[in-house]
Amino acid sequence: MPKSNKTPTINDVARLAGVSKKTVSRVINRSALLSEDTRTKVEAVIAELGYVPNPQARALALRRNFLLGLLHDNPNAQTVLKVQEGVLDAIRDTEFALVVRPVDRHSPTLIEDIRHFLELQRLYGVLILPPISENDALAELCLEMGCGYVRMGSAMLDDADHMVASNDREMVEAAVDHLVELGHRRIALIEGPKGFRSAHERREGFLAAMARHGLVVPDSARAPGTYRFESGLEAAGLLLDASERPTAIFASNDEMASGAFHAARQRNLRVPDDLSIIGFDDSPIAAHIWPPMTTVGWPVREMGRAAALKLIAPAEEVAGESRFPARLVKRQSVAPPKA
Amino acid sequence: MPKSNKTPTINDVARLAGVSKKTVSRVINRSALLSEDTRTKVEAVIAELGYVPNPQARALALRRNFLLGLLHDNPNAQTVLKVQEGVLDAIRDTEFALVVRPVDRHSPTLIEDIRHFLELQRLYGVLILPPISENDALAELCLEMGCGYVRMGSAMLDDADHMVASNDREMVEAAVDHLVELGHRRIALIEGPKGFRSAHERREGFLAAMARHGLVVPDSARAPGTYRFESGLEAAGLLLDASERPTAIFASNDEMASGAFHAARQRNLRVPDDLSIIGFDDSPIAAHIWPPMTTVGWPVREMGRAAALKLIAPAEEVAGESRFPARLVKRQSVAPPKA
DNA sequence: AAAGCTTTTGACACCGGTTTCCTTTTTCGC
DNA sequence: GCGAAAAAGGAAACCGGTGTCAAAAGCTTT
Repeated sequence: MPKSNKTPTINDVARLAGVSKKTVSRVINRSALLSEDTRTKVEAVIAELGYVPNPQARALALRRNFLLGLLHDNPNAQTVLKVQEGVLDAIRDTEFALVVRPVDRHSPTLIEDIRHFLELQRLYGVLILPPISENDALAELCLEMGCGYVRMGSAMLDDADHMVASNDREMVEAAVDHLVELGHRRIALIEGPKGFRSAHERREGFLAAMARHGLVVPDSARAPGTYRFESGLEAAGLLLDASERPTAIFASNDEMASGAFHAARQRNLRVPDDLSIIGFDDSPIAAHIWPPMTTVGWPVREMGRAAALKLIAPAEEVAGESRFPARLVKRQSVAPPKA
Repeated sequence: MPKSNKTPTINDVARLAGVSKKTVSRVINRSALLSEDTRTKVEAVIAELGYVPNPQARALALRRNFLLGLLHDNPNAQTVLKVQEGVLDAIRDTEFALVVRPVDRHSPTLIEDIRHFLELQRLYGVLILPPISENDALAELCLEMGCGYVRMGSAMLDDADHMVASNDREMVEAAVDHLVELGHRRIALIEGPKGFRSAHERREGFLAAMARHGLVVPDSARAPGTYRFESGLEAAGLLLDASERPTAIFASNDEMASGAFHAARQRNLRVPDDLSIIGFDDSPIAAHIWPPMTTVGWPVREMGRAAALKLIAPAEEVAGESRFPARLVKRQSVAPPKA
């Protein structure tokens, strides 16, 4: 019995099994060039000792570790967490682990901070969440540092090996179609912040659908927002106080949509009788607000899983998928317009 | 110039500076036994080469790595993310990184899964979030495996070195005091799930405060819940349909409180005019619901930071703190009872 | 100037794996 | 039954750091 109370090493296994380190290594790595006899013998010793290879030693010898990183600028807690779960789905039963790294996209030293982080941790690869996934300099940084990367976002900003995207544009079109089918004509838009690709996609989807239906969108039916609750409140206020009040509002995310709910309430407008509202994200707030909100949900978890697979198993079938369909989640904030 | 396009190693630095590896190592680790001359000389070479020590090699040599783990069973996305941010506050400018590991507390193999995880990753230490932080077997597992740990929770379940706790009980008492001061007498409680320490603490705080004010709590003024929205909706329904309707409800978390908002609305009761509601957690939903909810907020981020410091710098002053005060966040879901 | 300290530095083993390369054993064709 | 090829296994170097310990250098002291 080797010195007890210490975690066993490959040497202990080798000694006890009466073979060389290399042979044990072969067993661990399921090398084909091994007799069935030695394999079972070594495996028995491994089981008896409860031996688990030291990941640091492996990382050193292999010159690569088994750490995936998640870079994000908290777009929304639920989303970040779901992505984490998706990544965990992908790396379950592998030796990979997930390292998280929140960043501040407004920091002037963003790139340098991340460079430092990557140098320090030497990650196997990173997943980049929107909105910082839209930063091309970041992708270049990863390339330069030999660190794998996959971006998540609302449009294909990179080649399929490096991108997992939802189809925001189409889904917004579907949401608008839904409103038009119910009879809405004056549909207003609360936009997301300038410079966000997702905001851009959602606006373009909105405008395209409206044009397709031959509906004009006056300036008074478009209001800017920041993706935050307060901006939704304010923007909806503007829209609802306009001379030609809209019968429906599409908000570029749920938080702003919930601001719109409040703006309606302040004006004694009932949702959905007096005003229909559709949000985007299917965040918990959409289900918990009153009335429950119709919104567009995208498969965050599955996308996180696919992104991780692209990094760790590019050959896998799922890893080939880059575009993920969203779907309209119909609840109770939409009704036909009155009269 | 050493072979370019490869990241430089300690050997490259040593060769270029004309010193031994060990001396470079001393410079990196700020050893005191070094002449000023050599130090500056070596530092110059390090800067020139952009040398960064390989964390895997260090981990192997030191027989410990610089990875902190976060074990959680998603009590609430916002909380998990805030803890992550707090941990990041603590490890910023250190070589530590944070590995996340969501688990399923209902899995029959929970302990074995985590044992496997710890064996595989050999973390420096882990932070354990409620509710799984209440599992003593988990703490024992960490001890057994030589892995540092700090639990977060709502009561001191462990000694100060291993615990960071809020004071839920006191805060619920403060919330009840607030309601009583406004004139409420019939105050109902929506409880959290059995077996959750936080649910226990909040209930005890509630009952203690009521008793202190000489108010009885009939069975009809207590309803069980699961911390989920639907359970709050259902529980509040029970409470509001009782013969003696309460004028105020304390819900053991915000999600259930928001369910209570809906239950009130379904019965044409206005919040806060006909019914006051107080929640717990100060989650985003509390601010975004209508009317904005009065709730109890606890300093999640600071607690995450403190927990991480306990692991990585037990000597630090902050690391000594184990109890963190929550505070009552007054918004608009509370008013004096009518007549 | 030699002896005796203290400070600074380096040689070498080691952490626990993998890789390279070579030797030994087995298998198999003829 | 023999030689050759294939299969199995091992020795030693290596990955990039740190720890030990002794040597070298610098500085006093006598």
